[in-house]
Amino acid sequence: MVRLYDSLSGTVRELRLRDPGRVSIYVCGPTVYDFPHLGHGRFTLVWDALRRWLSYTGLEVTYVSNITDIDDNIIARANRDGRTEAEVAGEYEDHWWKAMAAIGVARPTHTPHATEFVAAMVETISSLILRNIAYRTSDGVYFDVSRVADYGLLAGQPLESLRAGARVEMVLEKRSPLDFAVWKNAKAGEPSWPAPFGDGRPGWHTECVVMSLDLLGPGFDLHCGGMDLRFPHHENERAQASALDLPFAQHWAHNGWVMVGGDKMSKSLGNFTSLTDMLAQTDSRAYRLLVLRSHYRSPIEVTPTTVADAERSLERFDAMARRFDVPVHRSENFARSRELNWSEETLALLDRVGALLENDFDTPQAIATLFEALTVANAAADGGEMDRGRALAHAIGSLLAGLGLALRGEEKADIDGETALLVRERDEARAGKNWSEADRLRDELVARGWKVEDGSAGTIIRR
RNA sequence: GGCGGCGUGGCCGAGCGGUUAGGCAGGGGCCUGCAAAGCCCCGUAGUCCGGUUCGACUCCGGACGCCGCCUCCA
Repeated sequence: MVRLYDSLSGTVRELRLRDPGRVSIYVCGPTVYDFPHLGHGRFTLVWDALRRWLSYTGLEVTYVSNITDIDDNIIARANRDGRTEAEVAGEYEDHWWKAMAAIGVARPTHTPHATEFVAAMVETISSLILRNIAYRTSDGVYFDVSRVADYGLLAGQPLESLRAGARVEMVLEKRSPLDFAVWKNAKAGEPSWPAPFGDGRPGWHTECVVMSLDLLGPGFDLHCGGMDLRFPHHENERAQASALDLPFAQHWAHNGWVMVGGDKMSKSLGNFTSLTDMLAQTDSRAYRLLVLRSHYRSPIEVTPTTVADAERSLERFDAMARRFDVPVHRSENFARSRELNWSEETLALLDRVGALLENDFDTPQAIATLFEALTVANAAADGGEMDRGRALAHAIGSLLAGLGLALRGEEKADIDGETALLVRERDEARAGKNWSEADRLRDELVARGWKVEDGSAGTIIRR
């Protein structure tokens, strides 16, 4: 059974499932008003890898991740660009999915848009008002945090201490600086929806609690997001569910930051790199390997250096895939791999990596183990034990695929006639021990962008 | 001010009270016509100061430094 750190209890504990064999996961998605940056890339890769792994082990995963398509930032952007909010949201949502596809993040089971759930949000807010937990002011409806007994649990601080440090601008009509807007009254020119308590639009914290409960039902298993969502966003989601006596997420998981020279990458610091830009110049799989190589709760440095580093180490796995002709695993799973790889050695590898991942998703140890196994596989093959090497390589490829990392095996590169001729000439030169001519032809091929290796059957080229 | 985290070899980055993390880069060797790929060997790191212990990078205390959350933020 998978054990994961739970931010609410502060301990690594078993991820208990509401329905045996099925996992329900909600991950807070993006607000679409700008290009995705590396931080978005990390959280989507981390939770996508977890999702894939759980699925690989045989669980049926329902994975929900929202798109926030109405909020202050979108309105600001629309005003600045002289466009409608829907146009802005639509454009950046397109960029979002393109980037997700590029880094190999699987489409969530459901991708709810906030604007599609406003009616349900209005109902929730009405209930809160009815219970006297939310109250109306001149600019909207606010949630009274003092009405939730354990408010501050996710923040790890009691209400009083949070209140003391509150940096929120005090709005006169708010009862506490920590009270948050569940509804914002309509302003001229802004999109709005009808509601008995006044036309307007929903607050961010209400969106996620409504959509997660609506699609996954009460008491769903796991709620994930970046560390900064822990408070106040997740705390406020919890508070609303709690105020309405609805069982909420049973387990909370938060991923660490992308760091830039020691600082958190963030919009407000302006030190972010667009995910789209980075993908344009690197093998997108390198970012996944970089993410998996460190623990999901640790901060990671993402710089051209660390990405290039990951790219080179990825090349070793790809070389293995070529050498042993590892198939691209698509619908692979753990049980099937155990059946296929029934040597003692490969079973041990599968089980060891499985055990590591079940221990708070210890991907760095898992990856290290796979690198070690890679060396063993190559050494075995070098020593003449080709079958042994191949069995290990296939197990490695399957496990990596289980984490969403597809190896690049033998590619059927398009070799034009001219290049093919150079290869043939080089093989002839080598056969005739005409080394200077063979080297000249190799240089020629390299100049044309090919990587050249001498195999037992002659010159091997690839891009 | 409150709460939390971090400080590891050239770089990235882990687990662990005593036994090799791993990757990248670098050096030496094997293989190769030469390369490439692959294999083998190598640097024996843990901010500082105390303490606990037979033994600490790993536990405790302190100092210094850095970061995050308490405001929109993945």
